[in-house]
Amino acid sequence: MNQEVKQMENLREIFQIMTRRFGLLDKNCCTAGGVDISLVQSHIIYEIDRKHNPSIQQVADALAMDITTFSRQVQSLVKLGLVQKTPLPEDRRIYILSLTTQGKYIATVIDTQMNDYLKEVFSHMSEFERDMVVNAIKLLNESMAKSSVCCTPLG
Amino acid sequence: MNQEVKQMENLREIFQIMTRRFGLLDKNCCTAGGVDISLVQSHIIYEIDRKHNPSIQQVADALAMDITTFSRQVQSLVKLGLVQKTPLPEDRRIYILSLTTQGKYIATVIDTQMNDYLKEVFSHMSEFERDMVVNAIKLLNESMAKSSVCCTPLG
DNA sequence: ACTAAAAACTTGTAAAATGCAAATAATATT
DNA sequence: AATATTATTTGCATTTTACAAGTTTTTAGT
Repeated sequence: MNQEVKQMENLREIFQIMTRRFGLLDKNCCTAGGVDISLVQSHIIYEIDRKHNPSIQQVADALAMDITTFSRQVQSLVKLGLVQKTPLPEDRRIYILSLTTQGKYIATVIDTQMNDYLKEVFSHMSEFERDMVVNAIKLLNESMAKSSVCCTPLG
Repeated sequence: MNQEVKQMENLREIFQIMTRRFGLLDKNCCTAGGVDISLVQSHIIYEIDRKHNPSIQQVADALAMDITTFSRQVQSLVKLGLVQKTPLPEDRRIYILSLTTQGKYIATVIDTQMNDYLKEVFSHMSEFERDMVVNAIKLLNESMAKSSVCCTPLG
């Protein structure tokens, strides 16, 4: 049994451990500027920030969330003053989502914090290893984008 | 601005995309042998399978779940006939968790399915790239284990 | 133009998941 | 023997979730 086969056997294991650890990282992420939001809400804010004037439907698709659950989450974020809903003049069925000033602030704080966490994790590697890992993750993302079993909604 | 700096800026982005995509993969995972379990329950089963006679506390810690929530999830899995709780003779406060025959069967089915998904994702890469990605993930796991900001409970 | 179908979003409702506080039971410490 | 600690459970209130059914607006069919 060669090394490559051995690695393939453990595929799920290493990915399970990795994703769970990132889940833990993520959990720490969600108190910023006196506001306490949930993990899901932080993902929503991240996605609204990343996309250009997305509709409710578009963000729900990107996060693979049930549209009704998402609708209510957006309502909560609007109540918290972090997100705005603007009706689209050309098609009045559609609402465009955007971050308020406070929402942008929170997004920035969380983003900085997550990057700091990641930098700390990467600080245990050499320059060479760091580059390899970053390239590997990018490669993985590209492969998942090509994959039929998952992930199509994400850009 | 050199390439390395540019990559560091996008650190959170590439990890966010990656973990979300694996989340999607994971979501597909949970119907096996006529039984329908939740994502959380599949993680619990995975962890019980992986550890050697773990206690309730140990698995809850490994998954970073609230112990009371976990206690109830275990009760559900026992009711579903997938998990067994055995009192430990040496210390009768402690219950040891194990999978029933059906639980093991489900664990195997999900494991196979996840590995198939992963193989499909990896099929879009060259042999060389595959090895690089696997090594990178292993490296990342080691770095996260060393990190102070997350992940300590996991082996 | 008129009607039917579809698309985007919301609300009703019921079930499941969550987590804090408090309880129970067993073991460890003093 | 009394007290503290550990492992687990239960009470309870809140949050999250998702199916079904609703409203409103746009698109398609004839």
